Amino acid sequence: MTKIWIIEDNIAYSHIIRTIINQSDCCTCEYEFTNVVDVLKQLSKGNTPDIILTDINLPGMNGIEGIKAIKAINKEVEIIVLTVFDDNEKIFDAICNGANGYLLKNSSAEEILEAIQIVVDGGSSINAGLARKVFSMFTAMKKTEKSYGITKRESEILNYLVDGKTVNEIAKITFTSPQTVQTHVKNIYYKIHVNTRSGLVSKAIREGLVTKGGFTMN
Amino acid sequence: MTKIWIIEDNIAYSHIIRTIINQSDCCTCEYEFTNVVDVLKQLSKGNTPDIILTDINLPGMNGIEGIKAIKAINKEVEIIVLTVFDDNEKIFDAICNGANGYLLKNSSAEEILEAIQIVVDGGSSINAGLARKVFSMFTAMKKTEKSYGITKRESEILNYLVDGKTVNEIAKITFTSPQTVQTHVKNIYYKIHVNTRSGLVSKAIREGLVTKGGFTMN
DNA sequence: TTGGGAATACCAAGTTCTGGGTATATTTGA
DNA sequence: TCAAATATACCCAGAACTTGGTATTCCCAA
Repeated sequence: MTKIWIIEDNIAYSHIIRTIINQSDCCTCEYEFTNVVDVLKQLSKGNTPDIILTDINLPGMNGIEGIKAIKAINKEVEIIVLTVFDDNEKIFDAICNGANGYLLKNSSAEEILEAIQIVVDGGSSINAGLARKVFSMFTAMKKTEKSYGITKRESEILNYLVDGKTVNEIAKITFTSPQTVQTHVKNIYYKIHVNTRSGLVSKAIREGLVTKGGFTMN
Repeated sequence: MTKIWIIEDNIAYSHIIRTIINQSDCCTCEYEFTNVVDVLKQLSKGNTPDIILTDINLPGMNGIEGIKAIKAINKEVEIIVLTVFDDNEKIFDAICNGANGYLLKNSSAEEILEAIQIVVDGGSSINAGLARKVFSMFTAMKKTEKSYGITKRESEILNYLVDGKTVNEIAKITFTSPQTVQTHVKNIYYKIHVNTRSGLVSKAIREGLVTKGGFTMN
């Protein structure tokens, strides 16, 4: 039997969910909480469920912060968010902090139980509409692919600059003279339209001009 | 009727998918392609489907590049990837380039038709296992949350520095003296362990020390 | 084969940064 | 309330950056 806890300050709704869970033949809900702090206390005592269903809008610590706090105590606990919010910000934050499911409160009993089953089976649960939003977040963060006509050598030097290296250091690394590096730097500035080192680094990282940019998938 | 095109260099598999689609009562598949270039030609002629099912490993231009090229011609076309690859890199690239569904080749006929229906209904299709991977990408890119004990004022100045502004410019903006800004900069350098402006900017952006970091959700 | 892009190298002046200080108000938390 | 943290401000010397030049060599594509 999958042990489930609920964090939900609307007692009536909380009871409904509990009933749905307890009427299923695979899950049990032993505890209902109205705030995150009480959950943290229980977890600290070593008491632990398999899955926590949590609201986001909660008195005191909100659900997003709650995910972080809960995972800090026990990162094995799977968390499914159950909320009315469907904005990108909330979805993004919940997933970033380690949620493994995101349900809207208009979900049916079947959908809720299905989401639980998915998470038990090692998957992540999100409906097609919310998935569309998640997908669009990825497209939004896509690199702009501007190249500004940076040459190979310039690109090499750009990478060193972004690392915080000085012109003299780069000259030593590339076995050329500081003047040469300086000329390349000058040309890079002209090409990407900046006139400070910091502006260069900022633009290079944000526009993905450097190989080791923002984040990488490994 | 939803018009579907298939891009798949394995003719036998392509035919199977076509049969599945044509046996359904909502979709038709009129064209099968074995490479992306032929698809681009058709699109350029103004001929257009509702959804394209595409493989990733294709002769010539691969499926990921294909998504980009297709969207460049007609961004209304929905694209579902149908592949054997389930690595983060491929999934990430496909979604970033605008795919609205990601199916593995071991999917059943029902799963394929369901994915198509989801996309037609304006959602995005991904199974629970792959969703888990997508979710983990978000957690992976999570900001490290190191603060280095940066104060409010320092943080404000840090933001200007990352914008490429000079000490003098910042002094004017914040209505303080350049010396004061310089002192703050000095303290920031000490706190986050850097000794060049570029190193500062690089670290600040990559570790999410600035508000407008990497990417934002709007 | 030849013109142009790319990489190399140097000069110089003015600006900005870096790191070493010192010092005083103001705010804030214990 | 009182010490600590924060924000303010200044000095200075050496290093690094920025911007304006000029010039040669190398390689590649037309």
